[in-house]
Amino acid sequence: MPLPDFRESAGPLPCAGGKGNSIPEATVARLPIYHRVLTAMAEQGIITVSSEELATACGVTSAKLRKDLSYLGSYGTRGVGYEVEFLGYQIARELGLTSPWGVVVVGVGNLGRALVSYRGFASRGFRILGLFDSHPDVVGSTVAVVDRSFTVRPVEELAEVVADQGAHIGVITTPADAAQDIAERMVKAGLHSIVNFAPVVLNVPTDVEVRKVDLAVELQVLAFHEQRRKNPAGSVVTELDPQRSVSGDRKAMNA
Amino acid sequence: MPLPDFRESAGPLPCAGGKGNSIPEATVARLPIYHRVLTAMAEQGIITVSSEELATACGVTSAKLRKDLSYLGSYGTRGVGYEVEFLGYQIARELGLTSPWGVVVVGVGNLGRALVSYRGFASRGFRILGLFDSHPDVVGSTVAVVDRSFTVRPVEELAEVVADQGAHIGVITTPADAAQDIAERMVKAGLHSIVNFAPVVLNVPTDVEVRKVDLAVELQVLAFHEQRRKNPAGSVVTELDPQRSVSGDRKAMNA
DNA sequence: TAGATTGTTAATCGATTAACAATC
DNA sequence: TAGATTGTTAATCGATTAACAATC
Repeated sequence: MPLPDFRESAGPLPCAGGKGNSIPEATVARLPIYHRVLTAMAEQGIITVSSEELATACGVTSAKLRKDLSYLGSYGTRGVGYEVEFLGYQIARELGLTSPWGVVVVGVGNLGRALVSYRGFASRGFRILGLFDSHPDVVGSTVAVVDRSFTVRPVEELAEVVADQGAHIGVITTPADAAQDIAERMVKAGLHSIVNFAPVVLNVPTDVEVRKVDLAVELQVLAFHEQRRKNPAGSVVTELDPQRSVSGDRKAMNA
Repeated sequence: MPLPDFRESAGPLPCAGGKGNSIPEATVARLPIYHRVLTAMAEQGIITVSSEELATACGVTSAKLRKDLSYLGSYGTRGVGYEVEFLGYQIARELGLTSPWGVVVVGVGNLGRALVSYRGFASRGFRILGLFDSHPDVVGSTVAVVDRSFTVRPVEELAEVVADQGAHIGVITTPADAAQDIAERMVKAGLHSIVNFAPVVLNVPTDVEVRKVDLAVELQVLAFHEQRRKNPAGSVVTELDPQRSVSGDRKAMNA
């Protein structure tokens, strides 16, 4: 039974280098939210903010926020709060958003287009270096973004662009069945960081980090909660009816 | 300083009803992966799978997988493994994917279109009941999906569709500045579950659950890791150079 | 100084892991 | 029976929380 040996590089690398300077992954995952909200506040002209206010705006508790920020350093002022712009900059620096990262996007369907036209990318230090697709209908067409426009190139040119322009991050927005091939091309081209939007688990070498985004997970988690809201007991038919046999369940399965 | 009091309903509700039958959130978040991989295996004609094989295919450890599955019940056979189809069905049932959930999608840009045309939705028990937009250019246009096609309706008709067709879940794929208004309309229309793809934190009543999907977070987390890969010490200029003053940092900020 | 708010502590909670007894 | 693999245990690890001393 030759199972396809696909296996996602399990991931998150021991977050930082050494001892006490490592930032917990849970914190890293929240920093982008803080950063976005701080940016929005700065644009509104807000100068200072307390941990309580910022936490509320980010949908977390102030204790959690202060703990998170404490890993970055002491950027607040007791009795006063945080300077919005300054704190935003520190978070950006910590996340590595102050120097630009070259990004290549493979797969120019609706999702690829949605990503490319997302203003938040450019403003956060991500620079799209190329758009690729394997479908002849799409290759050669033009995708207009805010300030630029891209001509879609054939996937064959991926390695060339990565090498010549020094891309760092690959984004996969292809259908599921194309994703593994694209991942391999990205690895061969020398990329070590991949964001995978395709609904498959990718098999890559361990020195490559894949982050997976599943557009449907949250919907499914919500379905679970909706179901629990209606039937708080859970899947507990089993518990209430010990008579119900496994074979009974199999019938339901085929119904 | 009247900060907009936006605050995301902090969320995850004490996962299940009562005592021992609650499934950890971390487990719930992984069930969709297991489900998808099992579905793929079933399509390949695979009949049984061991926790080791399935775990590898899902990119988790077998210990974690078995622990996760143990919350659902005892669906494996010692010495043998799990029946692919049967286990897939049990997970689907647990997630609430066996009976259909009505979904309304507001915001018909590239992202909205990408979501609607995602085959995985229908096959997982999600039924799209309506597509909405507020932009007159888009309203009235037609979006073709695999087996159906939708006419985009004005947001004003949202409540009507939710009421008439019994929608359960709202999906927001609008630009950031429209999202809060849409969320309020959804709440008023009677929805309790919202998936928010817009890059803002929504303010909703506590009995409404918002799940946020941020297309840019993983990219930012990767940037952080890429940076650490290059400079394993971290943002440690601070630690190495106690001389560096905060004001120096402020200069860098404005550079 | 008095009031406010940070940064840190220590206790709690939940999630992960390895190992193995149960059992097919 | 012997070999294989589950389901569960207990130990470890990491994340959250509340409370408060430090300090603006």
